[in-house]
Amino acid sequence: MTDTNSAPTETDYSATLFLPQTDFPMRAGLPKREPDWLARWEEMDIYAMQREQARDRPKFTLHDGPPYANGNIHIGHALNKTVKDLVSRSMQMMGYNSAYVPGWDCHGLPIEWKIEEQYRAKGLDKNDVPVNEFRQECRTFATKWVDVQRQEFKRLGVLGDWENPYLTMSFDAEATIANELMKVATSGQLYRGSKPVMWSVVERTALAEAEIEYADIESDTIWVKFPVVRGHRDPGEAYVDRRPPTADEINPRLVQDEAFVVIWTTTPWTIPANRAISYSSKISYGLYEITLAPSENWAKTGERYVIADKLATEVFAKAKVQAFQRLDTVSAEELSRIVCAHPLQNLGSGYYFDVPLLDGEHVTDDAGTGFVHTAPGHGLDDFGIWMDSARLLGERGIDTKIPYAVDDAGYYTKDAPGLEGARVIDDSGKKGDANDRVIAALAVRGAMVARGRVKHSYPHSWRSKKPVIFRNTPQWFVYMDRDIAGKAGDTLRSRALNAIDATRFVPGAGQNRLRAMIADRPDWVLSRQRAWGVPISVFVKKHSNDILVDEVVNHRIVEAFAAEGADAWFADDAKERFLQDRHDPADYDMVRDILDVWFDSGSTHAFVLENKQKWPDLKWPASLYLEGSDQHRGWFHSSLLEGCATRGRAPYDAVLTHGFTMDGDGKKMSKSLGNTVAPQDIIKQYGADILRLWVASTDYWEDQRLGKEAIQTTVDNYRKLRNTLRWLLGNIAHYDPADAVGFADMPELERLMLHRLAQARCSGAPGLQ
RNA sequence: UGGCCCGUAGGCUCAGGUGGUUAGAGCGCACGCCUGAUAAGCGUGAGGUCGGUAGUUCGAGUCUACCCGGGCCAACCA
Repeated sequence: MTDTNSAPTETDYSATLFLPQTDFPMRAGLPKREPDWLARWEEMDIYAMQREQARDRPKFTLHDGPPYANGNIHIGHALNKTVKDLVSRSMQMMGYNSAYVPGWDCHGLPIEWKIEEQYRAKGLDKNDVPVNEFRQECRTFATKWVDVQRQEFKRLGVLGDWENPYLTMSFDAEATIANELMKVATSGQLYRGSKPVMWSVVERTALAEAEIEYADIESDTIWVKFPVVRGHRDPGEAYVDRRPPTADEINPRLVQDEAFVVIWTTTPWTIPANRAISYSSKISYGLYEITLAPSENWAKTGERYVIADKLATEVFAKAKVQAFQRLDTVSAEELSRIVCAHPLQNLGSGYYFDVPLLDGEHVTDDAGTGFVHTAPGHGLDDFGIWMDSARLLGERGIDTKIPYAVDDAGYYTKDAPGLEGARVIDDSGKKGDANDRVIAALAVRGAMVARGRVKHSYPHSWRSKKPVIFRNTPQWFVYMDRDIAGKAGDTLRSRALNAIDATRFVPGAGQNRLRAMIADRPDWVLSRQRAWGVPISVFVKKHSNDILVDEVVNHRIVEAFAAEGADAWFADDAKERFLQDRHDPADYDMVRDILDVWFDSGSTHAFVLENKQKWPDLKWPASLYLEGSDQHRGWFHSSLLEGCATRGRAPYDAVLTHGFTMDGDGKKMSKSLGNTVAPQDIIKQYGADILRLWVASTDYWEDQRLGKEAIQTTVDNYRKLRNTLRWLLGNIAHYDPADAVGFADMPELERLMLHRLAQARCSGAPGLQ
């Protein structure tokens, strides 16, 4: 037997066997081949084919939440869009007309910043450029990123109406958004109120928290005494009324003791705006008497101060007091009932009001006096406690209106009587004369205890590096608790809460989360002092807060926006153009603020789902909103309020949330930590299908981890899946229908397998709905 | 600080209705088999006391409280 003659005699068994046979390759080569597949599908226009094919089916509308058109997509976008694609395609396969119209959020601060940055690089200033020129640059910028992200999303394999997406900045969208706002205004839900914001005097602009940086600064500090008084005096009465309390007054002994409550502040200029003093029921306070002090001292022998026990020694040292004694304990309960006079009372014939004491969580006895001077227009804590107490204070006959004590240029207004024209900060960012004027006025009235200087961390503008102030400003709000159209109990809040109950949440916890937010939230602040957005397109009667309600004018505005975009509002002749023949332009002010971008995105249901010309395959309300869990505060929330305010219900039937993608160790991804995973890299190295398979195999209700290991696991799984398919294909290569075996003739084992397969199919499908 | 959510194999992804004997699966790993599905396929095995503590209970991964770790939201960031 030799090699040469053995081979021909061997039987070629391979010809007698049904060996697996297929040209389905074992290796996918996804990064190379995926682009070809996508190109082919695009050429076939599969999306249009689907619409055609599903024209008569019931509609399933997954309404796309718009990503912000700013920068490349990250893993969060990839996860979100992939899950949407899985849902949308599944519903199409399950017999619905599942159209998917992607969209983008285009207005807003981050894009403004980018353009401003470019300006600064060129030595330009935003304020020197006509607003519509600036807006045009923002528009161009957004357009560019819409195109980039569109390509990235398509590369992910997401099927949708990519040639006809929605944009919050398209003219028809801007027109609808403005129209939605005017609906809110017309139904009496819009009002002008006030709110303190971070304000840069140098730049004459409001700042977002992200635009603030902290730096050390040396400030004047003062200790000021507020006399405890009877309260409820008539204007013009004595500076300090200490007549004994009458029977119906609940004023305590501190009046007869002629006591003072002492506060400490690093911002003397906020004293004119003081409306309350905050204390803490967790701190122990005492009544102290000065037994020895220099004769010319601000703090005089015989005066009695209420101070936190822990800080008394320090305060008296600052006040150059030589000796003092503790007379008594002052309880929190007693503090809650007393009232002080304002230390500037009488200045400019003003400051005749009661200064109540409020129990505040933010008060500590680490520094100061244990009492916090509270100017609701000039501090976040101050504003918070004041608003929280507003109802009770109102019942006590105290006016809870917050004064506009400082104007946009940093000057005192008439709300700071006797000090008008003094300045907090000047144009170069330096301290103005306000502090000195206040201190002098306090000293004249004997209200000063001590003064000093302190170095501390203080907010500065990111851009100018100059100090900023917290300043009360007029803003536009939507009522949460006012009856709509005069129907008792039919408020925005009650509508929204009902709508939440009527909505299906997946997972269910989202319902509680959103309900808690709606139940607690204050009125919606709609106004922003910015340039890139849809204007609050209303007119206000001069010297009043009355909003012009005129359907003809509103119609003109909508028509103009639809034709020219919202830039029409900022054109030179806009006021005359919209009011002509109807109202005297001289009688009205035009609101120059723009809308919160959340109102834009909250209105997408109006300009997308209801636009039958552009997207006939969509329906209102949406079947589903599907976003990350952060959107409880964002898009789910704003869409809910907008829908309830204008249509009485949520614009969606169901809400599905997914978690966030963490790094391989379960830590959040961030550029600064360098632990981000870019979807572009995965696609380049492994292919979009690996990313999609990872998304499909993860439990997206919760946060997911994505690291090297998770990717490798997915690659391995993909290979197994692929080989299983290859084996199946190989095995049916020789299949001849004539050989088919009837179900009844199958062996029991085979029947069991087919039964199991059918079961698996049934159990999978409902899970998607 | 507050609201909501999450925490089960020495690596990863997850099962574990109304509390009940030795807590399951896949991937990975180790060892072995096969060599006409072969940059494949098959088998066997090791590995966890369930984030921590304290309770309730005859009995808790499963209930309660507190704590620790992580996440989302609490801002004119989206």
